[in-house]
Amino acid sequence: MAVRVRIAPSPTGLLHIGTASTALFNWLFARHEGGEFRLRIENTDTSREVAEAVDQIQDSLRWLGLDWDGPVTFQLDRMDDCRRLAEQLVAEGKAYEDEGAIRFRMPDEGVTAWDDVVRGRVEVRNETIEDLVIVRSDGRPTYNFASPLEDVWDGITHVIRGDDHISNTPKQLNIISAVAADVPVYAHVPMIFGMDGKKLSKRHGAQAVEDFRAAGYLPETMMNFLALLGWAPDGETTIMNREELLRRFDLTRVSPSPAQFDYRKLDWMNGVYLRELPPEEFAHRLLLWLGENGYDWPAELVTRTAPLVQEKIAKLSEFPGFAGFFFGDVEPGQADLDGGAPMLAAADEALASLEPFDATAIEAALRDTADRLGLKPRQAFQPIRVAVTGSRVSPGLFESIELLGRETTLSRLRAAAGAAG
RNA sequence: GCCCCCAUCGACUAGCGGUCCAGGUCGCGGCCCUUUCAAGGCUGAAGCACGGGUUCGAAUCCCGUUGGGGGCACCA
Repeated sequence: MAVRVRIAPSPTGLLHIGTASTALFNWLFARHEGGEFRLRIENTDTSREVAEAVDQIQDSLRWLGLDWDGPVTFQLDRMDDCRRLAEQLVAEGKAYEDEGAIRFRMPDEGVTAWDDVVRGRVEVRNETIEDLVIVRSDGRPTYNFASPLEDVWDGITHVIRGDDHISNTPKQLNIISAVAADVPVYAHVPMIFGMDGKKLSKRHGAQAVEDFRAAGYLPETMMNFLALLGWAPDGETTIMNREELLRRFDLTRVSPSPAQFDYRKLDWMNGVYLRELPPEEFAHRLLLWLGENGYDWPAELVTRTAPLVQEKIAKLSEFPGFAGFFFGDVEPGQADLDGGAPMLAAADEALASLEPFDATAIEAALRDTADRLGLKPRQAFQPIRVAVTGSRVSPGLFESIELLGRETTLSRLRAAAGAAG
């Protein structure tokens, strides 16, 4: 039988990174096995539904590169089918009415067990499982009733979900056997915690996929990083692109223990992917990010400055802070200019009629100037950097000056020389 | 309280009875390179939670303890 899996987020907000993680495992498994990956929206709780959520969830999934098969389905559309089945269960004595609601009769003896792909055999004594409301008094089916039924109706072969669903599993297993259907294989993948070992929440900063996108992480970084949270192909490999991930993914190697989300390692990995990009592609991603985040900077200039920062930033969001001086005026800090007046004046003179005005010539001229003033490169270039870029940290000085052009450079040099006194 | 899950360096993990005085990656320390910041090179510190078993032999298997997490809704 062909593999068919699904993720079933509820439309209560943006796609959470934990949901993205289980979506990834589902997707990797499905694609690796040549099966189907489906998207189902569990919207039976209309009171908590957020209107834009359904679109946002799909946007995030697409951004991550997780494509799904078939149309998006909605749990609410199957309410009637659920209700009919519930009534049938009542007629068969497997469920009963209770204050207007319908409750499922769980077995009182024995155990309910399954062989979990990542955890092995899990057994729960039936006496510890309470009779479950399957249809509310207002007629809407509950999650623990609708979800397993939909898995059956959709022909889901493997239910891959977060381990917070482990305690739901015996309930759902009993419901499935009550309707005499085959049970799918279950795989409960580990949850993701914040760096303090607690469930990932607002307190930890970014938690929705969109947050990471806005923070300037690449989708390929997110995919690689998330895949490694709870799974590893071996003990050596860290950087794996989409194709390699797909080729090597193995559900049975997913770890049962929860993983902490380490933002520092994420930053490192994003830097790796950023540096790996061909220069034109890097510039393209930069432009996309700038556009999505309200920057209206000239594409041509962005493209020309991009190579100067590609090796220096870990997130696209660092670009404005790092290369902003190419796009607007600077305000050098007085203290950072202190004592730099002689070099500033000498640089002004050296660059005023320099030809050609390119990085190589600029470097030669400035080094020569520094020599004549008896300054070490470090002492000589820092005031110039501050004057020209407005910051003590910048892309390569000489390349920056070339791109900035003679006119802007000289005027910034002069303004700073005046300020330095 | 009851039920369930988890347990290797600070973090992510490799390890599935001997090849491990435990390997890789991030982070951290040191050195080198260097116009700043990065990047890069070399290098160092750092771990099998504890206690019992089983076995000739245990990080690996079993039991218990401790610690962490999740669930116990007419939420999903």
